[in-house]
Amino acid sequence: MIGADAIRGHIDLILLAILETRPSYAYEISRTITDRSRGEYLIKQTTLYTALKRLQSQGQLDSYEDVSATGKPRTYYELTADGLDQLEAKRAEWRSTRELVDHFATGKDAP
Amino acid sequence: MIGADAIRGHIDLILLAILETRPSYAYEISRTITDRSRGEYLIKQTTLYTALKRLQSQGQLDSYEDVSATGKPRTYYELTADGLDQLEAKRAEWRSTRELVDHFATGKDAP
DNA sequence: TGCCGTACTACGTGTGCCGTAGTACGTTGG
DNA sequence: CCAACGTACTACGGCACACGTAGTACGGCA
Repeated sequence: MIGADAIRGHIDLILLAILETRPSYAYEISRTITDRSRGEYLIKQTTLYTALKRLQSQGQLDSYEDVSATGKPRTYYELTADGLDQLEAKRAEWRSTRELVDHFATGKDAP
Repeated sequence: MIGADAIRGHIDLILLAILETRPSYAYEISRTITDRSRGEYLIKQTTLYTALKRLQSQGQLDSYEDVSATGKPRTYYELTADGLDQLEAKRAEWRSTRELVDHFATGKDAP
């Protein structure tokens, strides 16, 4: 099970990456995360909705309403151009972070 | 440059891993992190001292004073048995986190 | 009709990393 | 001799973010 502190700071990256392939809505995103992490990370609704709104307020996501299958209106989110830029930036930062933590975690010696 | 949010939750792992090889003190640890991250992550003094005290209060670290080279007393920290256990647990959690974020960040498909 | 799944909102909390600031002491150089 | 610098540490406050808990609302289905 992956804890909140471990994932903190990487949620934006995960959301942006999921939305890179196609627009989606909160509930589906939540399912996607649960499924693809094989149940190892269960994002909370509050966390998810808060993050989506934050990303939208920062101009990284756009949203639109769409009444679909269930007959209930859903808020779909999609990447903006800026969001795509941020996604690439976050991917790069993630690679640095991963390298750094791996470096220490595995006890390798200096470069 | 690695931001605070990206590293958050992984600092304990880094500190414990550094102290696994041998006891050390705050200033040296700070130098170690700066050096080994090639300047990509500069841990703040407050962050470091706070983290060390937290880990000590949780019984993962012991400390002892030692007057050395500079003539000033230093607080050395060393791993406890519990700290070693926690280190292993955090390594495992890190591997899970890394796998999860990599999975989404690289846009691979479901297992 | 009452429960389940979907879809979303509101409000408060705690942790942890950071910003800023200050103390204190020993060595070194001009 | 004293001023600057590096070392070693403390204090206090701020804030973002993930979370806990709770509640609303509506459609389908048995």
